[in-house]
Amino acid sequence: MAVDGAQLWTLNQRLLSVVMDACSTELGEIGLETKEFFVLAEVAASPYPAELAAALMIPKASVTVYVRNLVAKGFMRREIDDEDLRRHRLILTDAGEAARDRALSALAAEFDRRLARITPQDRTELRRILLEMLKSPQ
Amino acid sequence: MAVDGAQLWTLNQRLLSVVMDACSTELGEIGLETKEFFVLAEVAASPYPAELAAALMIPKASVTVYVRNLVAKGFMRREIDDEDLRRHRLILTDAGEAARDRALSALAAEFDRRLARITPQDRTELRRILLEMLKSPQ
DNA sequence: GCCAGGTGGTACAGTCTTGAATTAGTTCCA
DNA sequence: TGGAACTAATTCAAGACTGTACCACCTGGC
Repeated sequence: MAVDGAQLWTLNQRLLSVVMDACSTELGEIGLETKEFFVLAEVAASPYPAELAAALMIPKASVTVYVRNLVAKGFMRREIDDEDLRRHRLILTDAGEAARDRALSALAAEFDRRLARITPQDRTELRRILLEMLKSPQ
Repeated sequence: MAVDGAQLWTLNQRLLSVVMDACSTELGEIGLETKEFFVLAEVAASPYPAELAAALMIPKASVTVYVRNLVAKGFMRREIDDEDLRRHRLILTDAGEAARDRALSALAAEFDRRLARITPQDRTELRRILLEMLKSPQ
């Protein structure tokens, strides 16, 4: 059977929508908007606004907004970077780490609820396939 | 090896972003915004605004806007539904079908460029896994 | 040191999105 | 037939998003 790229793409798209949608209530209770969550979850790996924008593929101006909100909520703070005085190093507060972990758990739980339908081998398989497809075009 | 749901979710998320981003230029040449494309691609299966909103999980008000744009661009038209005079049946024009097919091809090409890195068996596998995970929670 | 060209982050204004209210049509029951 | 309750689609105003312009700072060459 031929596997159509567009069809797979649509399937995948829909899966993510459904999962995100199922979690949005819980995220709200934690005090996070969806977009803010992405930023919060990525900060540890990409601690500067410009890096966040690149990693999450969102405009720099949007990062400014989300970071402002997250700072206002007490989830992170800005510090001047010693290496480069233009940069703002973003640092998670304890509350921020807690919120991130709770949100990630909620998300993982929902995704796991779906992953649970497939075998452990399939999960490993899926991970391998996605990683392969994510590599930058050679 | 344990496979973490949150991690898989993030991988998947990123893959879709990358693919969509890679295609947005081409979509622009066809004359489609990203969001409009989703509507255009779904119209054949869900020919009423309310159905589109449900299928694509976007607000009805947004569907109204995208449909208005697509109509203005000559890609579809509205007709009163004979069965229920409240409903607007959406019909693709020839230009609309052509645009949809071109856009789907572009998207499939980009996705395929990545699918090509994995074996045909893996593709079938991926499709099966995604379908399983997409089923409504029992 | 000084300048030119470049990058990091933000502000603002215009655009896009969408919840709530609205209008139109349907259904059903008395 | 009349009206209450419902659904389809739209409008509109408020809020979210982001392209552009901007300022601060960095880097390299002179």
